Amino acid sequence: MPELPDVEIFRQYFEQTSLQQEIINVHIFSEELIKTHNSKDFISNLIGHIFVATARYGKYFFAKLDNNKWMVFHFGMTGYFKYFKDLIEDTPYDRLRIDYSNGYHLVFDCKRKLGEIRLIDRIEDFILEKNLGPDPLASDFSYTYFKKIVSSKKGALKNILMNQQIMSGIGNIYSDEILFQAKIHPKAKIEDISDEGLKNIFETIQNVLRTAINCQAEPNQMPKTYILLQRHQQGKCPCCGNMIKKAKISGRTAYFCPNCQQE
DNA sequence: CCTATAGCCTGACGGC
DNA sequence: TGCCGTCAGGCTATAG
Repeated sequence: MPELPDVEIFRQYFEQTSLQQEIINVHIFSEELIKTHNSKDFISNLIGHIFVATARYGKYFFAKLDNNKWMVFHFGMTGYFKYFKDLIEDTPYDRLRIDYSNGYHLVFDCKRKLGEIRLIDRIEDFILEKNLGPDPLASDFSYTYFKKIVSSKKGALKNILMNQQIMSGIGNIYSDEILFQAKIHPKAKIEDISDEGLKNIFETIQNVLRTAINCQAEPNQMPKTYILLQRHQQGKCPCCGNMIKKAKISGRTAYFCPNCQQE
């Protein structure tokens, strides 16, 4: 599920719930998601400490501790946070639970276990290690920059958009939305796109991601002109009313309107 | 460099 | 109802 807009909403949620409270206990339910070498080390870096700040880069969320460590969350396909007071019982997909001194709990729920959690010292090093491309909502992500990183590339535009080493944060859903809003066929190749087209794509990327964040990344709050809600069998194009089609592109399902997004 | 595929893990859904 | 295949908004490793 979580792409850049979703992770940004998770960040805001964490920011509103989990800062400035002492961590009194940590429960690890799924050890395999904790990618920090030593889980004793992991826990001792948390207990007795507080979270003091948050950050996001692409689909990664970072929470800073008062010992200068950063806790990194990756949400995979099914990860999310839940913050609550009354702990009746742990539910089956709780992977990590943090207990705060105010009696509340923060749980990292991740059904399919494709998420990851770790502790790091510096975000910049982490980004370098993962070789992540720029975050398209970062303040220094200009059209000139975008054109530079993309002009040497070849192949399906959808793959370029989803490649985290080229740009960080866009996944299957939002790449489809960007292509739909820019009226480009999902199989279009980047080398066939004009300068004007690239400018349009650049602007559409930012526009779609910002709009999604403004809508709390909630599909039913998105503009009626978005194709996002039509990702199903009977889906109809919000623009022309034609039936939406599906296509496989490098193993992922792309939804598009064959009329508005001509090949 | 680019594409396609399988695999990780687990549930939801549709067809028979 | 039960079983089976397919699919799912993540990423990585591998082969061509």
